[in-house]
Amino acid sequence: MASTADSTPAELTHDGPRLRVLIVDDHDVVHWGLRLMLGRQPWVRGCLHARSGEEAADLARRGSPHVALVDLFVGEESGPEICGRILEASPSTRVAFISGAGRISAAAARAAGARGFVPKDWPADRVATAVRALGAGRSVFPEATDAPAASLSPRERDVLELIATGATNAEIASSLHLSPHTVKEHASAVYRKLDVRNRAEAVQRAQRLGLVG
Amino acid sequence: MASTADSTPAELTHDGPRLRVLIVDDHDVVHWGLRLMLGRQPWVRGCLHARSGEEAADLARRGSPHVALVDLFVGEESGPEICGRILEASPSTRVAFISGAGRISAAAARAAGARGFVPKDWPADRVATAVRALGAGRSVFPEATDAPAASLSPRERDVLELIATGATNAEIASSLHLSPHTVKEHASAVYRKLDVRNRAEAVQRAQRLGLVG
DNA sequence: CCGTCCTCCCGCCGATCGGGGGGTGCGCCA
DNA sequence: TGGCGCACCCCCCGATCGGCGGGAGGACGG
Repeated sequence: MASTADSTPAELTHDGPRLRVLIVDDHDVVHWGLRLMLGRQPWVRGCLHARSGEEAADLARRGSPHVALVDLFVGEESGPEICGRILEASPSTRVAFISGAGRISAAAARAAGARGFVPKDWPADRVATAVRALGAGRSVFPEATDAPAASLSPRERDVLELIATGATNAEIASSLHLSPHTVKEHASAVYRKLDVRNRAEAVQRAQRLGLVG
Repeated sequence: MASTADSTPAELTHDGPRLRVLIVDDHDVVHWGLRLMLGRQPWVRGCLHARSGEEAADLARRGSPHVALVDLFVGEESGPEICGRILEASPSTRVAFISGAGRISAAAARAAGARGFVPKDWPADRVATAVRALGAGRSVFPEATDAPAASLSPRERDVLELIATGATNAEIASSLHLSPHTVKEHASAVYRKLDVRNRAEAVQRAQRLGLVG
């Protein structure tokens, strides 16, 4: 299991330079909120802000921020996608995802190259601690970010996403170029892993976990 | 259709006293964000902040804020519920709901006594304009806040909520003390009104619209 | 007063679901 | 080399879904 922000509380050493933080979110509220939360911390030097993946990559390249907080859904772009662009532009940046409703599995976040996940409902001090921990090189994942979601295979995710659109198994099959029977197997696997009984409940759970948009 | 914030742009007159604003949200990011957005406005006098319905009612009673921005989901409590408590404590307060993912129909918001709805993805200036408009006594509803959701009858909502839990029609029937056939009729009505084909898509849509938690 | 909407009940039917069984081939890792 | 998870295919079957037809009473407003 991942190390958590709480594992090393507030007594973090001043590990060198003050942190430059990049915030990537298209919501003004979040932008201002994080800026206010972090700007007051003495160990933060500057808060950059990007409203798109394009902007984020650009700012990352020019600013080389120590830490980047990336929303899971920025307009049409996905968090992992943007994470990749940031790392391409500035490989040393520690990226963490941040989101309100949605969740992302620790495994999926790591696969995208991220070092953490910060739920938006965390209190200010916890967010600050998390950012500081990221700057210090530690990973920050809340407990239970893993859980059932992580175990879904790529194919199962595909099927789940289409199920959420109301597609029938036959439609999913032709859409993914599969046999209807295969679709049912993937669907059944999804139900088993998410511990639900049918499509409706699966969609409900998936949205809570942030598996579908 | 409701009057929109844009209908009267930035040239709002200084209509008397500077506004006291109450923010009800359990997310720190939102709290700080709104505070920063609004605190810079010359026509705002103070930002109160509550993390629960209890606290909100208390602050409303003692502070009589001109405007209250209430999250749709504050912990276990619902926005409309909290709205009622605020209005009870301070009838002159103009309450608007604010939420990220979820939506609430203009009709439902009005039924709860609210005067507006502010999506969290609005830019700072738009939020500011909305709050100012609320303070001036106007309603603020974005277009398409109405739409299909408003037309759902109470019974249809009941059925929809249970559908989202993965319950079968038979289970819903016994749970609501109805005939399975009646449940199917309500379900069909839900599908028709939400313009979806089946349960899975209905759950997806319902969660996007904020009809189910 | 009549129309409209909501709520509730009945029968019928084809399409779909979800689970059961069987199997193949792939790559990874020990 | 064998195990294991993944992806894919086939069979069958009962339960469930979603829409079709019908009718009933009550509330509310023009």
